[in-house]
Amino acid sequence: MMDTNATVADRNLSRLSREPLWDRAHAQLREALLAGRFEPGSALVLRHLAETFGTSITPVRDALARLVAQGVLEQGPRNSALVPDLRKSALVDITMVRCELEGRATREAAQKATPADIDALDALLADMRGMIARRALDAYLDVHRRFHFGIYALAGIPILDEMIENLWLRCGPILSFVVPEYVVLLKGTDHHQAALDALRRRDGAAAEAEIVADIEEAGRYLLSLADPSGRIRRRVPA
Amino acid sequence: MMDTNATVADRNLSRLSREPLWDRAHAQLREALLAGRFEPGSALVLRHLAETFGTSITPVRDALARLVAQGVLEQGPRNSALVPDLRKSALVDITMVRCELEGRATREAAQKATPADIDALDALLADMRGMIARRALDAYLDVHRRFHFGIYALAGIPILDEMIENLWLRCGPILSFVVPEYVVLLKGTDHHQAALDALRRRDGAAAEAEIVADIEEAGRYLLSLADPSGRIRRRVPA
DNA sequence: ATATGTCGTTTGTTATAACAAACAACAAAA
DNA sequence: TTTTGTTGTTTGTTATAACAAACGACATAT
Repeated sequence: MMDTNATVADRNLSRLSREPLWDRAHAQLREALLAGRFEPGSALVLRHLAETFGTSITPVRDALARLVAQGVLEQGPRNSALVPDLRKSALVDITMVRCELEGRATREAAQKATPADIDALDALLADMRGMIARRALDAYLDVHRRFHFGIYALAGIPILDEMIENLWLRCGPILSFVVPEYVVLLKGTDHHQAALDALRRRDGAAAEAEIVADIEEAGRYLLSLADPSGRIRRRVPA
Repeated sequence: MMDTNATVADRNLSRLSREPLWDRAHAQLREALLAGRFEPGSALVLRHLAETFGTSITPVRDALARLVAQGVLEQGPRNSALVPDLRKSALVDITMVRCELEGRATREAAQKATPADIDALDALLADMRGMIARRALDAYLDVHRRFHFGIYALAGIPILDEMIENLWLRCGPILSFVVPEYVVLLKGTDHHQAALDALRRRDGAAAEAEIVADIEEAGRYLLSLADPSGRIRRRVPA
C-alpha cells in the first residue's frame, strides 16, 4: 500500500518534468563524470545506482548502455560498465584528436563570431580569473568548460560540438585533476586570452594555434601525473 | 508448450555464440544501415524489429538506444528512433569533419605503414576494380569500406578509428547512393591509387590530400542529389 | 461539410521476476 | 598447508506485464 503510494508519487513527479527517467539518470551520470566524482577504474553497478536514483534498474541500464555506446564508459568483464582508467597512450590519442577538432572549430568560429559573442566570452574569462583568485576551483572548472564550448558553439556545426563533448566526457574522470596545482599557476590563462584576442581580430589561424597550445599544455601536465604503469592519478588523493 | 520449447532453443542458441542478444541486434542494425537497407526518415519500431529478430523488445530497445546515443539514429517524437534523413547542411558538416579526421589518420598511417600493409591494401584496390568491371556494386561498397578503414587502422589510434566509423554510420543510409552512377565512372579510383602510392613513398601530406580529395569529391556528388528541400535522395528509387 | 469528441490501437517506458554466469567464502580432502 | 569442491551472493540479461501518451478512425454535432 505504501508501495503503491510511493510509485504514484514518483510517476507524477516524472510526469512533471516531461522527460524519461533514463534521461535524467543519463544527465546525472554525465555530470558526475565531468565533476570527477567517480573513481577511475571503478565499476558502476546497476542495482546500486538504481537505489541511488530511486528507480528500478531499467532506466539505469538504459543510461549506462548509452554512456558505453558513446565510449564515455568502458565495458568490463560480464558487460559491466566501468569508469575508464585512462592510460598515457589513450590520453595522448584523445589530446591529438581534441587538437584537431577543437582547433578546426575555433578556426570556423573566427569567421562567424560577432563582437557581442566575444564580449560574452570575455565576461566568462573575467569570471574565471576571479574564481582562481578566490580559489573557487569547482566553479572554475564549470566556467572553463563553458568558455571552451562557447567558442566552439560559434562555429555553428552541431556535429563538431557533439564529438568534442564526447572527447571531454572521455577524459571526464581525470579532467578535474588539473586543479588545484595546474590551474592556480595560471598556465593556460594566457592562451585563453590570446585566443579571444585572435578571435576578435578574426585571425582564425592564430586563434586555432592558441587553443591547440592550451589543450596540449594541459595534456602535458596530465601526462606528467602518470605513474609507472601509465595510469593517470590525482596528485594528492586527499 | 511450443512456446516454452522455442524459448529454450533460443536460449541455447544465444549461449553458444557467447554474445548478448542486444549485441547481435546492434550489429545487424549497423550492417543494414551501412548497406542502405533502411529508408531515410522511416521509424524503427521496437515490437516490429523484435519480431524480425525473434527476441523480446528488450534487446532491441537496448540496441536502438545505443545507436541513438552514437548519433547514428535520430530520436523522433515519442522517443522513437528514426533513420536520419540527411540534409545538405548536415552532409556538408559531416564531410568536413571526415576530411579532418580521416586526413589526419592517413597522415599518421604514412609514418607507420609497412610494405606488407601497402601490398594488402593494393590487393583490395585490385578487387575493387574487378567488382566495378563486373558491376558487383554491393560487394564493391563493402571492400571500399575495408580499404578506407584499412588505411586508418594503420595509424594505430583506436579513438580515431571509432570516431571515423561513427561518421560513416551517420551517413550510412545515403552512402549507398553513390552507386551505381558515381562509382562506375571511376571518379574516386585515381584518388585511392594515388593515396596508396603516396603511402608507399611515406609522403603523409600527399596521402592526406588524396584521401581528402576523395571524400570531398564523393561529398560533392551526394550534395548534387539534394532535392529543393535540401534532402539527399537516391537518383532512381527503383 | 467541417469540426469535435470518443474509443481502440500503437508504441515507448518502467517495474519486476526468472535466469545464468562469475565470484567469494568456506569447508573438506590430500 | 595447500588445493579443491560446494554453496550462497552478486550482477547483468531477457521476457513480460502494466501503463500512459500519441495517433487514427469513426461517429456526432454544429
